[in-house]
Amino acid sequence: MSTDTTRTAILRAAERLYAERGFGDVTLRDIVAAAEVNLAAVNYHFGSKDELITELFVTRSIATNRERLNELKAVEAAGGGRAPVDDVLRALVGPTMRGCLGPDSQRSDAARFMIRASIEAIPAIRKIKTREIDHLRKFAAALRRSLPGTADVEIYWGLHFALAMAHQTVRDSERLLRLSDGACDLNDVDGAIARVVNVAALALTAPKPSAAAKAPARRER
Amino acid sequence: MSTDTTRTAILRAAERLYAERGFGDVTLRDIVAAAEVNLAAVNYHFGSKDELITELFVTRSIATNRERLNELKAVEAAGGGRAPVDDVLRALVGPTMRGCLGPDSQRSDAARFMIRASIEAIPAIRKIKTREIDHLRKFAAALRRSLPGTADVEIYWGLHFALAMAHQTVRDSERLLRLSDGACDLNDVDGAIARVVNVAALALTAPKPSAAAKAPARRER
DNA sequence: GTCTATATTGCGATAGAC
DNA sequence: GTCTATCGCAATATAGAC
Repeated sequence: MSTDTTRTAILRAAERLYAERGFGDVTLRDIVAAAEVNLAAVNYHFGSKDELITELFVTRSIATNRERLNELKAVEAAGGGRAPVDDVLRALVGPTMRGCLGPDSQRSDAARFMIRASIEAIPAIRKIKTREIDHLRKFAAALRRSLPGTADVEIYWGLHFALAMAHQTVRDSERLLRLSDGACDLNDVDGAIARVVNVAALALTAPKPSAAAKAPARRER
Repeated sequence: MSTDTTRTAILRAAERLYAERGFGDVTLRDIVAAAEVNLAAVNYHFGSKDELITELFVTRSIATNRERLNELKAVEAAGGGRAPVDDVLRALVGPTMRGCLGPDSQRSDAARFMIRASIEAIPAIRKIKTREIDHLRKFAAALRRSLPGTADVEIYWGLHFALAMAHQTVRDSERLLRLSDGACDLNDVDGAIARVVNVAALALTAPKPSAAAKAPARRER
């Protein structure tokens, strides 16, 4: 365990730098400088830059998914196997949003790293994304229990929109902040989560407009 | 005009490749190979890789904003200066979504390029983003006319969520497609736009939960 | 396990002939 | 304007001493 200090220092430094600046802009030299270890140590411990990124991603992905499922399990147990829609959605978007917007810096690095990973297309990561689909199916199933009678398509769109709003909120909070001149308070993490959950729940429960209204005559340009 | 063929070929090839693979993974050598021009031509016509990207971004940014504003102007004129919320939102998200999901490949390259540009942090682009804020203020103003009495903060969050959903839908349509086993039809562009517009409109018009409901007691982990 | 030193590759950019 | 050839640099990765 004592010789893991170098390895751990590399992982922590890499996660922080990748979260801040993305994969393309961070070199192994940047990482070893931040971790105060030798350049060769990275290849010794991880084999290559891509394998380092993959290890980070897999570790964090498992942790995030577990956190989400724990919350889901808790709210479903509290409701006798059927949780309110809001609680299911909060279990989905809460961990990431609290991680990115909250004060804990190491959680923040981890969450922001995951956002980067979901955006920048590292080949190894694309493969792992299949697991994310399976993970989301568990939330689809929970929503089916919460909303019996709702079409599956609506549930998928609801999950999609919930993740879209959560993701964008943590990824580009600056635009919202500047647009609103600071009036939209992103330090209020629970408030932001509640907004995302509320809108996603509306998407899932509000009556749908008729099909005719979905494709209005397109205006000329 | 005839000597612009090289320049134009570079721009088109660069836009397509950047749209497909992102800025970091596409080299000037990739671009000149696709455009079937000489390597030195890029630096002759544009000065540097960053200036090439900037030129593409500025051009497309202006075009997208003009398209959005034209649609906004049309729907506001049709309503005597006050357009329905749905129409304002459709003017905002329609151009990008039609561009990315629609069949026209050149429009698709352009729209997907813009998505890339909004994600990957090229310094020159970050500067231009200030203009995007000003652009969004026009839509905030239109929504204020559509929804008198709605708090500004709600309008900003509504715009934020509308863009988030539109953006994610075109950026990661694959996840939704796989999650739904193809049941969520993204070839129905107008249907997808209607869904985004509908949910964003709900976010803007539905009554808000009380403040107490926004910060429920956090469950232990 | 950790270091120094280096091999190797590929990048953006440029000089200079045509 | 377009080409060939090449510079200078920074990247990942590795070999081999300790």
